[in-house]
Amino acid sequence: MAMNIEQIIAKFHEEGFKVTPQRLAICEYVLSSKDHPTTDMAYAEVKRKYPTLSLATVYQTLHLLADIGLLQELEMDDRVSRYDPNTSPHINIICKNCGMVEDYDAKDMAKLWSEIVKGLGFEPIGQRIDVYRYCEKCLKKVKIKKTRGVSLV
Amino acid sequence: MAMNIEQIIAKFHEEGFKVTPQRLAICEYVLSSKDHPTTDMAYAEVKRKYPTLSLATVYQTLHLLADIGLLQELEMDDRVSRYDPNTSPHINIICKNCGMVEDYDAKDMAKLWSEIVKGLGFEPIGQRIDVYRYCEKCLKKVKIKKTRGVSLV
DNA sequence: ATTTAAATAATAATGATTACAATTTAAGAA
DNA sequence: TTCTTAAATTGTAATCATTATTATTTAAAT
Ligand SMILES: [Mn+2]
Ligand SMILES: [Mn+2]
Ligand SMILES: [Zn+2]
Ligand SMILES: [Zn+2]
Repeated sequence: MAMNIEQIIAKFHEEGFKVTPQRLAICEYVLSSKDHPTTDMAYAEVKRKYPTLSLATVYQTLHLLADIGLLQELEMDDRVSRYDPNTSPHINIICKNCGMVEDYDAKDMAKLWSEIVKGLGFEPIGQRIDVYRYCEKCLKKVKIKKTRGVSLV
Repeated sequence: MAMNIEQIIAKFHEEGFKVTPQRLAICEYVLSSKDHPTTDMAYAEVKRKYPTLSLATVYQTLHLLADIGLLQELEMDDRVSRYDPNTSPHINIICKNCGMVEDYDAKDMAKLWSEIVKGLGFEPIGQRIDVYRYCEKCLKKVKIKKTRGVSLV
């Protein structure tokens, strides 16, 4: 995880939000996750430690974390959002069949991205860079019904 | 619009789909649009010419066009999808406050993108490149409540 | 220890999207 | 042209992730 628990607590304090066990548990899970979890995934996992946890709290907390810049929300094909603790410019490799997401950090991504952004005429407040494909597992299953393919040039 | 009506008809034929007046009217509107319309926008506009048009048909047709690669669906913050007839690698400049989307075609975008994609180890079936900001209109209104900002490096 | 504004939990409401079934129609065959 | 039929359209109901609401609990300041 990019931030340790003390840093997260400090961040909450400086943003003026209360530090609660629910928030810390959700942070601990989602900020260290590599699989771009959904709200339900976070709920299921954190509920094991906090059985009284409410789904509403998970929604609220993930939105809060997005608001303060610790998470990026990724709206997906199946309309179930996923949350990405990596908020820097990087590629999300996404399977168009099963929705699996993995990060890809090109070695000179920052440089190439700044090159692209250079001509915009303003300073972006964020970005989303997706590359779509069918993952190995889905390619084996063969039955890709809907392509949703888009031009590559 | 990238495609004229004859090309659209030919595309439907070669894909094995029927050519209907509803489909053609929806295509005519959405494939020439510059503002990344929603389903409702397409419905409202096309219904003026085809008063019997059903919203279900608009949903079905936009999905069909995405399936055959003539549109890209963009799932947005407000969970209302927008449709982009530009399926080539290009930047969508999106206002995080009002949701306005505009295209930005960097002059050497294709080159820079191929540079980025080079190291992936597979051939993508599509991509989505968003840059977020607050548009001029929203910046004037000042009251930006939720930032949802993400790291820029 | 008190106070209180904020957070949580439980649940209801929302609304874009999807599913469904009856009707219509595009398009190929006769 | 007329017939046939699978596909498309329509109108509406169902779905379900998300958001709103409200009573209760609690973090943290006094
Ligand atoms: Mn990512
Ligand atoms: Mn676009
Ligand atoms: Zn997959
Ligand atoms: Zn705006």
